[in-house]
Amino acid sequence: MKQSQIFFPTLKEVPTEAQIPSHKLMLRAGLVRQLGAGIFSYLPLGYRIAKKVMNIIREEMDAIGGQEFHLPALNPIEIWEQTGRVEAMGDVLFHIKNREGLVLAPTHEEIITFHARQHIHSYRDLPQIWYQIQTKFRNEPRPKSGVLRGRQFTMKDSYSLDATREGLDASYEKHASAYRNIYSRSGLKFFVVGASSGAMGGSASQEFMVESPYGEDTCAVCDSCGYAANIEVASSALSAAERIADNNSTEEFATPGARSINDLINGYNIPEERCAKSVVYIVDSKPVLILMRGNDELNEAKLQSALKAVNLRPAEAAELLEITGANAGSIGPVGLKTPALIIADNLLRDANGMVSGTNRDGFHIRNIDFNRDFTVSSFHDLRMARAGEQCSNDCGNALRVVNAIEVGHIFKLGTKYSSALGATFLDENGTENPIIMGSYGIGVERIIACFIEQNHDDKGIFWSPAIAPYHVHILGLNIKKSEITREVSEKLAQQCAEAGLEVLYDDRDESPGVKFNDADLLGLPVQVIAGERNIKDGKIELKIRATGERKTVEIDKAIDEIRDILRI
RNA sequence: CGGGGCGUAGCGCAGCCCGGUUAGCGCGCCUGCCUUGGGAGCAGGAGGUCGCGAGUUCGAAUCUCGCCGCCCCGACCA
Repeated sequence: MKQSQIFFPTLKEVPTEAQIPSHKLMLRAGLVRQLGAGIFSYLPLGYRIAKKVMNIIREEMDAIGGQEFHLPALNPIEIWEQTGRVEAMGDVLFHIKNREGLVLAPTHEEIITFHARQHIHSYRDLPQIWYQIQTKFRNEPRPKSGVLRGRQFTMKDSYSLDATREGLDASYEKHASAYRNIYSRSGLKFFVVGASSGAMGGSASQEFMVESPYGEDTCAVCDSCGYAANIEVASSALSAAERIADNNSTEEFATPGARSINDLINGYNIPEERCAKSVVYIVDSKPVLILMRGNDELNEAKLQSALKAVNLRPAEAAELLEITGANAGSIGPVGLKTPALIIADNLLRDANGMVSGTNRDGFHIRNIDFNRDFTVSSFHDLRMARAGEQCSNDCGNALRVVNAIEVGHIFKLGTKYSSALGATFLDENGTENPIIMGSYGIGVERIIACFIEQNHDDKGIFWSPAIAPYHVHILGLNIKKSEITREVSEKLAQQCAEAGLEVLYDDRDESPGVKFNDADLLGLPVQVIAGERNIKDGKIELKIRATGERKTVEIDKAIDEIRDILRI
């Protein structure tokens, strides 16, 4: 393809709206243009990349028996009402204004289930894997970070339909493996985390994550053994507070002005591990006092799952006083004004010699024995794992806590949607059962943006051959003046094409500097620099974009050399 | 939805406080000359509802009010 003939508007300056590298480079390299907040047009080169990513996804989905659908974006609202998701999605769901009863599909569980209900009636019809690669609409309250969080985006969604739990497990595993292939083939460095099952009510769920400072999720990762978990469920290897020999009876002491654990540590010379921090939450309308060791931070997601709670929030100041008899800073498990459920972090199991508030402002109490002085109704892992703590897999490595971008999510749904919509089948015994479903998503734009985040420098992108818009960039230098350069460039372009390589040939009447910079910006894997001074010696220069490595080779050997570099 | 910032040529910005020539600058664009291995040079030129609407004023890019849009932080994110 001749560059002079394609629409490829590069930008020397960065539009102000772009903040993160992928967004800046996608705009500068002429891949996308923004139409509104969270709304992007794909320009020809950007769309070529998207199509390559979608094709990788398609191949891997087909390989596990997936069947591609094309589903409507316009959905009757009734079906969404039947599953309760009009309310659940709230403002995120786009409603059509001038046509009653239509919404824009933010995902397609309902529609898939609808078709399953129409036609799947027997266990003999199962299993099925149905997928689509299409535009989804979500009225994000705050679109951000370029294409990473948009109001309209492309998603591969697949749904597994199974007759048995074992069948679901198998479908889920197929997806897990397909997803690994998809990200690996795309060239992404990723990791997989177990996710909290959240409000969807399903069972297992895993997220495919890409580490990035711009990610909205936080994960703990171990570089040694590969452990990775969403911070909501991450744990680390810390030993519990050991019992100490002195086990005197409890004793109040005055701690004027001490309101934090650090005040106790610094002002009263109490070791951090002998401090028990108390926090009070209102969990499903009931007060719960939670004890954490030292300065450990309570992890609300863990609390929620430990108590199987629906709603929880920290108690307000007035409630604290009402429940405990004291204000924040002097609260503790002993001598509560009102009885409350008391739970504690695992690290405090059997602890003694502990210091905590005594529910009287300005006083604390020492020598608390968790087995003697009050009743802990249960112990749980409730603490937020921290960077630097040891990996809980016994590998001895320090955990890192990183931000990450979710590029995929696989989820065992169960029968939520099939039950709600009456999608049932008859099993071998003639018994009617709801179809057991799984749901599996991949954000296409996120793969592209994450790839750029991981593969760029200050000059531009470097694509992997698998998703590059073209494989080879031939830069014909001064071809207007140098007939021989033009001839060699064109011949090479033709030979590349004949060899099955996708070529972009920069035949523009631009100065070499402009071509070099545009080529580095777009970042095709291999640049062929055709300049007269090498061509006179029968040679041509190749540059590998990612490494900057250059080699001068015989013109005749260029194609082989390029194929070798690309390994295709 | 709360807080902050911004909106002037295709892009990046100045001008606005303190109202007053013909609204500037850089890049890009067009024409010509020249140049050609890392975003050249010279000369000439085109391009503007100063986000929109009201108001104040002899006079508004500039002051006031309302609205819209975009970006960032927070809340939210099946």
